[in-house]
Amino acid sequence: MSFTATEENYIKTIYQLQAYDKMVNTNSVAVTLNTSAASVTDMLKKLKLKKLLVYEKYKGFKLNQEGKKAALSIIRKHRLWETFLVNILQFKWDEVHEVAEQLEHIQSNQLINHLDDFLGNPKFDPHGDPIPDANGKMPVQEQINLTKFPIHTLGEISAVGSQSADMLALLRHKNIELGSSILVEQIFPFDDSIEVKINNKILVNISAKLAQHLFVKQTNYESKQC
Amino acid sequence: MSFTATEENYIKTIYQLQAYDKMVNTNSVAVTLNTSAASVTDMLKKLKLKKLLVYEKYKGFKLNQEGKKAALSIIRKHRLWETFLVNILQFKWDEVHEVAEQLEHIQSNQLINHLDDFLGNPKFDPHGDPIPDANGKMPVQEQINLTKFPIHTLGEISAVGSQSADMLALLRHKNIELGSSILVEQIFPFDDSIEVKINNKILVNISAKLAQHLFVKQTNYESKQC
DNA sequence: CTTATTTTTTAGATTTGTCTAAAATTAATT
DNA sequence: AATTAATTTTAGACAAATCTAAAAAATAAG
Repeated sequence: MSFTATEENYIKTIYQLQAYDKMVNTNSVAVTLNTSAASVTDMLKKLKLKKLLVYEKYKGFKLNQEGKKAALSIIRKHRLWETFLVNILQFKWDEVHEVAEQLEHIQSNQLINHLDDFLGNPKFDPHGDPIPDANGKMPVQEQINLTKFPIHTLGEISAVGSQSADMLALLRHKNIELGSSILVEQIFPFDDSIEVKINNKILVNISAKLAQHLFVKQTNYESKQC
Repeated sequence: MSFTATEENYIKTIYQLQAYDKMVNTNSVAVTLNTSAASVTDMLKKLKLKKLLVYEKYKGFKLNQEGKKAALSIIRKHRLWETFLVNILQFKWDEVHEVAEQLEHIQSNQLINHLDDFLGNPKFDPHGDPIPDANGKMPVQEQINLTKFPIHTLGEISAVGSQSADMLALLRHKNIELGSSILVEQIFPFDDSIEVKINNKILVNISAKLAQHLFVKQTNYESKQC
């Protein structure tokens, strides 16, 4: 079964919004896709007809097995392309999203599997997000990007996603190194900066840009979405 | 200025049909794109409105400077992607077209220029067709694929596009080698096979598949389309 | 437990690209 | 030159994806 680019965008958005298996509401999809609630309702009818989701009028909806499978295939493509753009074509992290949004809609299993092999079957994309395999299986995420790390949870720095001298200087200044324990105390929505406690002692503020390059390993935390 | 995928397909088709600067007719575009003449007329109005072509009702049409520039940009993308698919992702020559038709519509100058650099700024794609540079300049085509070589014209074998043992065995059997002179005597539309005279002596029949892998250098033959 | 508010759905319209069938124009043939 | 044939364009319709505005249902508030 194949889908239009628009259908795929809805499928991906619903998947991300339902997380485990929460019911999703019309408005949140409309806001995410920057469209009207009416358009979302129209598409829901279409996706229900294609048996991709559980949906009852006025009662919310969520993807079924078939829908999740479709979503994982799209996410796989998106993350493999992002990896290609950053690792091979030297894009910066913040430049890849728009292009990957286009590339993820190219229809060809052969293409995506060859790309996967060429990239060395990566398990995580440059943002640290797990890449589903050809069967839709997500690798267990041992480390997670600091921007997605839950608040008030103890973790430890497990990787830094850049080797730039400027970044390492900044980390040294903040007394952060591989293995440092980290605890998110507060998130400031204004600039997405994060206040964390390092090694259970010093409080430091981490900018959104820096946080994007830090990965944290957490204990007792199961991977989301299967 | 940017275009929809459909517009781009029309632009590319018209460019290929007008060759140097011949007038193109509605029906040939309809046949090439496998659509109706009425649809072509509709699109012509649209492209005229966008000032991409010279067009008078019932009198034929052709791309103007602006239209040709757009066409070359699409062809550049198509041929770079084909090069990527064959050289990097190990696609076979006959598997790339459909995927490249999709990839050529991705909108990002940064992407295509990075891809060009990554591939080493190739001048010709795996089919031997010239790749326009970022300014739309076509490299002069010294060699041309045998399938595109004019009939009753003397040339010489300048390259073979595959190193497969099976192919080299076949070439040896037919007494064809680099530097052999070649003259196309006849083309059989039924299976696209070609009858050629090698070294002005033996007549041999060359299958469409074999012809695709043979490149011929021609004297006194200017590159098409500028 | 009604009334007000928010959310969701329907109804009707619009745009893009397509189609078929009929009309208009050009080209070919007697 | 007049008629036939082929090509091209118009007219009207349709499907996909979208919108605005109004109606229907669910939720919240008094």
